[in-house]
Amino acid sequence: MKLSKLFTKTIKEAPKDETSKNAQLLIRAGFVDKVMAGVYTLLPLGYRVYKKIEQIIREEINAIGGQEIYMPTLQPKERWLLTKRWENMDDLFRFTSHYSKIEYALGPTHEEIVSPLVKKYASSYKDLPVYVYHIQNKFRDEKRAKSGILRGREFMMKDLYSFHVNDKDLDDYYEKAKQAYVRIFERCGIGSSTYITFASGGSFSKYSHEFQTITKAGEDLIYICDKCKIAINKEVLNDVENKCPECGNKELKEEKAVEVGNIFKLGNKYSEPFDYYYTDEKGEKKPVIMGCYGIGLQRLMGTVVETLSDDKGMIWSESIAPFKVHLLSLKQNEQAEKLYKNLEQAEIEVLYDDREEVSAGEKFADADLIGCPIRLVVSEKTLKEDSIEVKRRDSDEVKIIKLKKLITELTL
RNA sequence: CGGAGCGUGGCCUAGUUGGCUAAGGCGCAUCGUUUGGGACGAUGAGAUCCCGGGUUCGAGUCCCGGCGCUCCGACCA
Repeated sequence: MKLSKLFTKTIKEAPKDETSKNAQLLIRAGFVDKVMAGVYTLLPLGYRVYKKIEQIIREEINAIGGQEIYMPTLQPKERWLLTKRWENMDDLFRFTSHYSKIEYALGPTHEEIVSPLVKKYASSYKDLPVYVYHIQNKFRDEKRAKSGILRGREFMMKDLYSFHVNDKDLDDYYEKAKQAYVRIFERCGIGSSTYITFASGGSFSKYSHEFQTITKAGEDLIYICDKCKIAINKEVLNDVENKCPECGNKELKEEKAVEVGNIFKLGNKYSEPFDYYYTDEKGEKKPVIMGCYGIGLQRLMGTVVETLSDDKGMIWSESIAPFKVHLLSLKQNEQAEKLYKNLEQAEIEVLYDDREEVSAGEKFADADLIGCPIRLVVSEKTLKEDSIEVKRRDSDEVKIIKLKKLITELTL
């Protein structure tokens, strides 16, 4: 991608109606654009990051047997009446068609769609378990959208639903999902600051598990056990008598954190309202046991920015960076162009700053702000040596290497 | 939903004891000079001063009502 062709551009000063770090950096760098409180457009650079995160999640959920589908946002009121959420769920968007007067919900989650769906196909113990998920647009009428893209009213979410013949089968899959989540956050670059956290479990199980990433931008308080590398959400701290439920450790460290993922045992809470039972080996009718597993994509992206950034801008890990390489030409477009083509041929993702009327300083500042992992500079100075300057965004070390060796160096 | 703050060209700000043609910076356009850390000069375009009502000879500025945005709190299957 050539920077001269990118329709967005960076801005020096963040709009004053954004104070969170994630929104300021993402807006300044041209990754997102705000439409209204809690609603953002993903721009080319931001959408590339989004898609990479999406793909990581897809791969990990597929690896535990998830089958990807796509369910609608527009949902009939009747389904929500059955689960009593039409009247009880505060952040459910409800609206009435102007001409038919029919009422609808905009889906904040999809138990009401997925339970009747799976019921149609899986009525025997032979058909179970079933694992289905989608990555889809959610609407939540948040009383207070906040913290940039961390808590929006419209956002993409990966929601996985599992259907089981009994608790044991759910428990086994729940553990698999937990490990898949660990891998997802690891691959997104926030593994070391993300903790499996005990949270309230609703009526079916004692606890659910949240994945909480430590950051000052977080709105939750968690208590970390350094021995077990797990944490306890403030809401259940009293239930566990202020100690680690795994090892009994009472030396817990309080931190602010943001919930990037959540896994939850639902039991028959959403199968029962839809009269979803299966027939077991003996021909007896048994309740279908469910689990659900969610990750908010924009929130995850925003959390990465909060966690991995400095005063100059964002610092993306290679796994989700918009581009692996940011190539700057300092008045050497002829040579840089060749290099750009070579890199693309080698299937290295490269953002090429080919802008001619832009000063060196501005190009450096933009590269730091956008935060691609590797910065390459082509200048008269480097070309004299048949070389190129290589600098990683997360390091101050500047290396000069021969042009011939560049591709090898980058594909290591 | 309670509390606080803010609302002036695309972005950041000044202007608020009411008073002339709403000022500056960034960005944008044209020209020239620059080019390794957000260059400089000149010229130019671009504004329902959030909206509605009111007070006044006169309102960006004062009053009333609304809307929007941010932050704190409450809430968050």
